[in-house]
Parts: sequence; C-alpha cells; structure tokens
Amino acid sequence: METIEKLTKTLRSHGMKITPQRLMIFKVLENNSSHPSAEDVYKRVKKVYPAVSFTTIYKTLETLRKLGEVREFTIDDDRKHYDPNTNIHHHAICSTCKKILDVFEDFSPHVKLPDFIEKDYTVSGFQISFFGTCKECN
Amino acid sequence: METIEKLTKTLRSHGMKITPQRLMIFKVLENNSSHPSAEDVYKRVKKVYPAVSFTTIYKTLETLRKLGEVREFTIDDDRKHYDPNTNIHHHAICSTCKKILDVFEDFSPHVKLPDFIEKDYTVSGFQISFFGTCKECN
DNA sequence: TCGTAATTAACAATCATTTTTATTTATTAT
DNA sequence: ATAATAAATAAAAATGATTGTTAATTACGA
Ligand SMILES: [Mn+2]
Ligand SMILES: [Mn+2]
Ligand SMILES: [Zn+2]
Ligand SMILES: [Zn+2]
Repeated sequence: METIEKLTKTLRSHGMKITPQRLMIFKVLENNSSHPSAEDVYKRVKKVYPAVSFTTIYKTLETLRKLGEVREFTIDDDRKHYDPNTNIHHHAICSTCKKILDVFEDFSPHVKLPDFIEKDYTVSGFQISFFGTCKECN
Repeated sequence: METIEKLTKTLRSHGMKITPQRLMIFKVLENNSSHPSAEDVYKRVKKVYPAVSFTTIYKTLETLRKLGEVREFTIDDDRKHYDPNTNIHHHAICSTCKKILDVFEDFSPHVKLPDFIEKDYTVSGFQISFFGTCKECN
C-alpha cells in the first residue's frame, strides 16, 4: 500500500472521496503486517468512530483491492485476510494461533514448474505457505 | 485416499457403516484429480441417487477428512475443495477457468525458511500455489 | 430375524459477505 | 461562501456456503 498522502491522491484521481472513515481504515492498514480480517479492521476503526458500519469496512477494503493497494487471501477458509504489503512474499502460518508471519526470501530461482506442465501453463507467479507452529505456541 | 475396499474396512473398523450413498461418493472421489467442491460431488452423486441430500455429501466429506482420506483446501475463497490425493504436492491454478493442476515436483531441498525465522517457528510442511493461465484459456 | 446405533433427508440456523436504499457528506463549480 | 451533485455512509435485508437438529430409515452384529 502507498503512503496515506499518495493514496489520497490516487483515490481523488479516480473520482473517489476521502472520508474520515476511510482515512482511519488507511491508518489501521498502514505498515500493518498482521494480516487482519475485515472484522479486525472494523474493531480498530470502531474505537475511534463507534458509529462506523461493517459495510464501510467491506466496501473500502474492496475499493483498495481493486486499486491494487491491498491483497486479499485466505488461510483458514472462513474469513478473508488483507495484506497491505503487495510485494511478492510468502507466509508462515501457525496452525495453533493462526498468526501469519511474512517470509521475504526470494525462492524464484529454485521454484519452477516442471517443463511438461510449463508447456501447457503460463505462470505469472507463485505463493508459498509454510505450515507449522510459532514459538509462543510451542 | 485408499482403494474403496480398504476404505470400507477402515470405516467398519471405526464402527461406521457402508451405505450406497457413501460408496457412490467414494467412487466419485476415487482417482479424481479435479479438486471438486462439495457441490461438484453432490451433482455427480445425484445422477445416480437423485434423492441424495447435500447434508450427506458434507457429512461424508468431513468424515473422510477426519480419517485423513481427503485433504480440504481453498483456492478462491468462497468454496472448499477436496483432494483425495493426500500425498504432499503442489498446485497450479488457472486464474481464468479456476482449474487446478497437480504439481508433484519435490521442492523441499530448495524451499526452507530463513534461519532467523526458523528459530521461532517449527515448520511441518509447505504448499506452493502457482498462479497463471492454462493452455485452453490462453 | 431383531435390536440398536449410525446414517440419512429435510429443514432450520449460522455466519461472513454482499446488496439495497435512503440519508448524509465531500468536493466541484458557481 | 453556497449550492449542486455524485459518492459514501449506515442500517437493514438478502445471499449463499456450510453446519446443526431431528425424526425416520437403514446397516449390520448378535
Ligand atoms: Mn504478508
Ligand atoms: Mn491436488
Ligand atoms: Zn502460534
Ligand atoms: Zn484455464
């Protein structure tokens, strides 16, 4: 995700408006590496704007996704998670506490599709999920 | 997933019963590499047993998952998919038609967590998702 | 063949997300 | 600064996959 100032310009240039709710959502996401769900974002925005609605959170997250400012993904299958870091990276997921750690190692020199598949399939990228247990849960 | 004969014994040894519905679900899953959703399985079973209920499909898939006979996973976030191949392998997902190809290459010699993370995290395995476009959609 | 626990089908409930709608607000032009 | 208006908001209802409940049926060991 860009800085909030740049993001503001990006939204304006798309005919979108800057509202206090949106600014607060941006602040929650800025430099956030906790991979929050919509509910996590909602709870944090609610502390400052108790009247904020879930709809606004969902709509704004979807807006940011469309703009390519956040990435959407699922670990467990019941809740979407959002990642404001859109650079290519991988994840380590603790199966106990479900915490998601970023893994910034570049594996691309070693991870390639076998040739016989690559003939039939154009790869644009890959994503590795490491499964295991974090220090606190061990 | 084991062969249907072995699976039958496994279920019986757990005090479970073999019903025509279950046998049909096993047949649908046997050697199935299409990564079907519960609905996909339902539709195929329905052709032979039009009165079968969705509940039975879900319950049986969950039973198989608990027995370690199928693996559950999500590509897009709105539907679970089931894989009767429980050996470690990876996937290539066509972003257009959502088809899921199996990738059996062993990447484990090259894919390791960086040391500074490995200190805090015990890895039990990893899963790679390749994104791209299949031949038909290209 | 019978008894009984497991399974089934039908239905209701749940829960995350999406859609709808009327009201409010941010921004642009006057 | 004010007004016009398109976009965003909050509240509420709808959706859709999955799970839970229940009464009736069925598999299968005794
Ligand atoms: Mn991340
Ligand atoms: Mn597979
Ligand atoms: Zn943990
Ligand atoms: Zn395709």
